[in-house]
Amino acid sequence: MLDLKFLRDNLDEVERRLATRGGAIDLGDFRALDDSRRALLSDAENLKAERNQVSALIGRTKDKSQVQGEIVRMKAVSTRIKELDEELRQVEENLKALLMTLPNLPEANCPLGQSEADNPELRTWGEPTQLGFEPKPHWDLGEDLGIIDFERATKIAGARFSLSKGAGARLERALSNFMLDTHTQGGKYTEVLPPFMVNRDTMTGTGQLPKFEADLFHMDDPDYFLIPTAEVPVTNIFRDEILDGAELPICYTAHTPCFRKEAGAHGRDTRGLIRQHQFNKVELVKFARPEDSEVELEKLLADAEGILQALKLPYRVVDLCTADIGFSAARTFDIEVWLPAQQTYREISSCSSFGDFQARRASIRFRREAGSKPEFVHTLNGSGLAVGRTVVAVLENYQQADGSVVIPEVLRPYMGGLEKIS
RNA sequence: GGAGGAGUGGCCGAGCGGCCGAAGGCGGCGGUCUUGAAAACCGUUGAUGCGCAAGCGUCCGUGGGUUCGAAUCCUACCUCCUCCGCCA
Repeated sequence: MLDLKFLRDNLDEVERRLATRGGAIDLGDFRALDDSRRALLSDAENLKAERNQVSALIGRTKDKSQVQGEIVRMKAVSTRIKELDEELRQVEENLKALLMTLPNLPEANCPLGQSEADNPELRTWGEPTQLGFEPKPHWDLGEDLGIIDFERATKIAGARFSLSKGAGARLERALSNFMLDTHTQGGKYTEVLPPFMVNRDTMTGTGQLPKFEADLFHMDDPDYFLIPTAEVPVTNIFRDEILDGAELPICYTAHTPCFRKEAGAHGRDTRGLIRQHQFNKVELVKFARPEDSEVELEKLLADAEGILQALKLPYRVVDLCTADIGFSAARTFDIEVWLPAQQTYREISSCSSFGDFQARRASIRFRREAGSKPEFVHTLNGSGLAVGRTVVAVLENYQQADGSVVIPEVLRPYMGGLEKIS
């Protein structure tokens, strides 16, 4: 959510900066709603002030017959207040609805662009893997090795689900544990295990609602949503709270399944593990002071990159342009891992800074010092990493000519010493 | 799922339909005293909206209602606690 006052005072600038995301955003309604809100508010408040005053007088008067006229008059005033409050409620509802559907302002140094084709590549790490033979895609590797069963997953649930077994299931678990252990080492991040189903307020706090309900799995018996990422429950840990500034930054990591409908992705990445309705992810979430968020984003990105480096998987870092960053994000860096079978880099992590956008929606604040005014924190998060896609990267990059897959060294302790899947 | 009880400021806790944004305590902050600290004492200490400001409004789990006036009365919902049942 954008700051109402900032929006009011900088309407043109906001419109211009939001336009860099692509797709016109019309703020024409805003001015009218905002004006009428303030007019109604002022009318209602004046009447309330009068009512408070006169009611106090009535209270002080022992002989009520002396103030009978005032009582009758206040009855009418109260009726009028009720009407104004109702009008105000509707205007505020509309205003809030508008506000809640406005995306975040891209940060000033977010590169301008029209589409993902305009995302600058910041750096690459490692050389694209040279195998010296025709690489198999991971779905063939997985099925040939008997560690991934797509057909039966489809029988059990449907398209875009997978079933891992044996060394495949263990590889997924090994990666998850390796990532969590790495991030929590030395107390860098605190591990949390949040609910995988959340309520509407929580989904609204991080920006999935009200605009993107179609992307979410929803149950209506209790009105719950399956989380599309751990960002949602973890960021909302401090919803409606005021934190002690001395505790910032607060850094959490969480390993959770993620559930996504992938609505609108028909026909894209239909084979393999790349795009699933359910996948595991280790997430990194930070709450930081505004002046620290830029540095914290760099550190978070480095932490995510560290996993790929330890696994010796080649990757590149891309700076998402204004047209490609998500609804709530102010700045995003994607990490893309090299996939030999596709001869391309594919997204494996997305690290974003949200400024105070989520903090304002979810009301997450902090006090610099005891007694000082509460300020909004900055929230950040990133994948560290998407576990399913990391399985894909390991299988494809570590495959051998004979169809076996070598286990990356750092994972072997997590695989019971196993060095190769064959 | 059934039966009872409870939700007040960072925490504990009082609160008669008007004098309550709310006693008191703890904690926090400032001060006095002290070489320093503790103790003691004094003072101070919620959030938010509109407004240049003075100021005014709103918030006692949430929504609705009664009333000139609601933390206080009525109502629905939510959450928590206790007991019973069921259960990994």
